Amino acid sequence: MSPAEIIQRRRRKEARPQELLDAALSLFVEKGFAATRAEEVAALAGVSKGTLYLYFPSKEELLKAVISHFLVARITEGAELAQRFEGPRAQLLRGMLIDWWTDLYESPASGVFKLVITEVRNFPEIAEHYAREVIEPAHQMIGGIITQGIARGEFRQVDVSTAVHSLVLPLVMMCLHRHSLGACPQDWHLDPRAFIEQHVHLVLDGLCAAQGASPSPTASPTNP
Amino acid sequence: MSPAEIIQRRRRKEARPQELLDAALSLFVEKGFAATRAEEVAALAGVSKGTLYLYFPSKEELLKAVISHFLVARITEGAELAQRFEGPRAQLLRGMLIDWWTDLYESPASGVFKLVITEVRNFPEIAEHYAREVIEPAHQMIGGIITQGIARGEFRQVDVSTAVHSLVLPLVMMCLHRHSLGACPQDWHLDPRAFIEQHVHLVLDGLCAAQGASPSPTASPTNP
Amino acid sequence: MSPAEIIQRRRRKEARPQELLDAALSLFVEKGFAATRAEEVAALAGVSKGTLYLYFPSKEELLKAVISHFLVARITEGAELAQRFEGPRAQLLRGMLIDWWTDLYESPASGVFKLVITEVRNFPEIAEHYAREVIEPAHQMIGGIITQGIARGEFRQVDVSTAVHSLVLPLVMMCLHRHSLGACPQDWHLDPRAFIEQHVHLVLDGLCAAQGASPSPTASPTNP
Amino acid sequence: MSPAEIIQRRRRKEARPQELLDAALSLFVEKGFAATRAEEVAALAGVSKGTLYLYFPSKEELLKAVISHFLVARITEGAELAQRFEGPRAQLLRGMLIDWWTDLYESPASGVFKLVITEVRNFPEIAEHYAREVIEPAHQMIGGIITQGIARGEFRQVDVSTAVHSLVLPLVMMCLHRHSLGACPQDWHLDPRAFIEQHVHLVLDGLCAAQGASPSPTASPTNP
DNA sequence: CATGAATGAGACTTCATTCAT
DNA sequence: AATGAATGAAGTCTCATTCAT
Repeated sequence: MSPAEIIQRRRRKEARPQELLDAALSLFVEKGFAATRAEEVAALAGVSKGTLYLYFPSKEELLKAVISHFLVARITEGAELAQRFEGPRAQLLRGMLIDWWTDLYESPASGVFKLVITEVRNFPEIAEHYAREVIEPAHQMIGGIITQGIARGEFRQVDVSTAVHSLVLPLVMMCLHRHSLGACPQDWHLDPRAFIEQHVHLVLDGLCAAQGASPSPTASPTNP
Repeated sequence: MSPAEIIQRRRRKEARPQELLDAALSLFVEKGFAATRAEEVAALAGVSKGTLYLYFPSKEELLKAVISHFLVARITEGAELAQRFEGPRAQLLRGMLIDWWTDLYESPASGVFKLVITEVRNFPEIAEHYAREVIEPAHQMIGGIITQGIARGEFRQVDVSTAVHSLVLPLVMMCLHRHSLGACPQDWHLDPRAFIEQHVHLVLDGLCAAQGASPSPTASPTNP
Repeated sequence: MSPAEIIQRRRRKEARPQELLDAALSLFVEKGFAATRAEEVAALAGVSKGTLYLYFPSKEELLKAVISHFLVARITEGAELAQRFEGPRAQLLRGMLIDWWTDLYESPASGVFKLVITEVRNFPEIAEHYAREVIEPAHQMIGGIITQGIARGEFRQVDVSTAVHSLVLPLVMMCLHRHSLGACPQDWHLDPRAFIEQHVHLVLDGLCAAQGASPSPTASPTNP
Repeated sequence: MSPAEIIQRRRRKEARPQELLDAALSLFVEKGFAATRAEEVAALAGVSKGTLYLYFPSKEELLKAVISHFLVARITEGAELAQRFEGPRAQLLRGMLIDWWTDLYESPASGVFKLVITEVRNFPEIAEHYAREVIEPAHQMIGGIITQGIARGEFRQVDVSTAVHSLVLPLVMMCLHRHSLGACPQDWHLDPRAFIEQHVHLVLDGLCAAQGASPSPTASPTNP
């Protein structure tokens, strides 16, 4: 047996879980967990049905592994990036939300949002994990930047949590859209990067505006 | 059979499709289409398995009927409401997005967003219908108000489509959240109405601000 | 719909569980539980795979039902028979073990012994049920007769439990044999009724013999 | 590789088949052939799945080897023992059935009875082999002793074949019991050696009794 | 010789749908 | 119109067996 062959074999064996996770992510996001057959996942990963079960004890465990796997690394990476930047908070926010998020949007990992939305109620263990490992740190990261901006006088004294959601939720929606309507042929394909940029600027305008120019919040046409 | 019973029976018979649609919406949103059994829908509607098939030719047609049914009426109702209001566009926007949307958020119809996100890729006919009957008119309605506001000098000259998305996508996300993580016990239950109000104000601040005070959009920490 | 058809349909539905139990007993005894496919059972009962699962929640539950079902009625029936008989205990024993047991031997119920022997260790719940519902009452019944016989002076003062086993175990073995080697073509088909009669007489001879004529139990050729 | 290691390895290699047979006997008897996985057998023998197939071409052949292997040596050994003994036939019988059988009962080989009962109908080749190599010689051996005893005037003129069965079948049942109900925790653990002794004495009492004291065989309570 | 990764036929079980009542 | 027993295609998972190392 040649060393090359050993390496070849060993590399395949070690690469299997990742290949299966990639295949599973792709199919679960496209068709949903229940509508994806285990054999399809195996086939997309280039192995047989049985091999899938050598690496994951059940389809459900595969789902949990997929959800655990793809976002965590990106989140910590983003948090480190934020830590290192010293300039104005508005500029940092723009960097995080535009560059870092655009990367995420374009990677398969963006499908995890759809997967979580779709499957949490069927697999409640997912909720806790996702809240702790993804939402919590991401919220801390963005919220921390805004809090710093307020402290430095860059931003108005807004409700931090709301501001985080206003900034981030449209971006999450973009990810969901990418893997639902956005994947349908007749879609009007809006440019994600352009939208992200403009959205971030629009909300930052709201954050930075020195004088709260908006009218009183209580008046409304249907509730006079 | 007394006349009262005849009326009772006739009324039930006429109400059947609605009861089945309600039951189907509830279960499809909670568990997903594929993971919901036809018999469960029938049971929740208080009829037997066979009866479901008297009113809908298949589970898939039931899904399509659910998606068609719940949002259309609300959209046209909202559009009429908007048409009648004469005051400032900012005030109208607030009214639409706060009162009208909060109603929607709290009704079971809000689950349709999750259903569409989840199922479009498996049933492409849904995409076309949803785009034409829901997204299009809703976007027209909000976009029209913003365009009027710009024309009247109330709003800055922003990209209308982006502004619509920035306003609406977080609200859609709230609906998705309500039927996914928000339905899990360990969730941190943020107050939807409060968030909606603050979000709309924040973005309107960005829209109304006379001078674009935000820094140059090209500088970013990771893309110097 | 004709009344006859209703009855026909209703009768079939009510008869299903029994038909399935009969089929399952036959196949489980012949091939063993693990080697019998659920679909075979259904086919032998004249229904489809799915129908089996309308009546039994799993193959394992079907096994338990089979074991519970077939012996209990016979045991109580035998106990009643014994209760009613007034004559000599030796004659009663002969009646029970020859007539009643020959019936059992020739019925499919005799297969349950093989099934229990084979499957108790895989399904421990079976053990308790079988011990309580079958062994216990049957042992009581035979043991009671012998005890009475000793009290009346018909039998020698032997160990009752051993006598019960000496009488009954060969008969159980006959049942096992019938469904194992006895079912193989090359078997030497000994006549079960003849053997049962002679065996019962032989052991009764041991029981009745007025004087213990057998040599001392401690001497043996390999253990001097 | 040191000479010691070579010897060690060679010894292991030669011992493999026996180790695999031991492991297979143990598991097949406990769980049944169909419910035992080949890998379990290998693991219990301390080798890998693949190694099993170096020594036995299939799981089925392993079963046949197990059944062939364990009883034959004991039978011939017993037959030789019987040949050498010169004393009274009753004493010889007691020796054979008590000492020799108790040994067998306590060894793993006793499980073969269960295995045969369980599997003959699925693997008919087993029947012929078992009848020729086990039943036939054992029956000859015990039957021969009884025939000699009758010839010598030690025993009454009974049906030899029945007497053999009456003596032996309870002992076989004891072996079956040991590996089925007897292995369940809630069992009433009767003492096998005590039972065997008493049973042999009881039946020998029937054999030796000078006068057939038992009542006429035709009268029975249910068949008057 | 020995290993254990890989395969794929096959078993159990579910569930959308039909149809006799 | 309503029911629910019956069906059988299809999906998940197991495991005997092979073969490259």
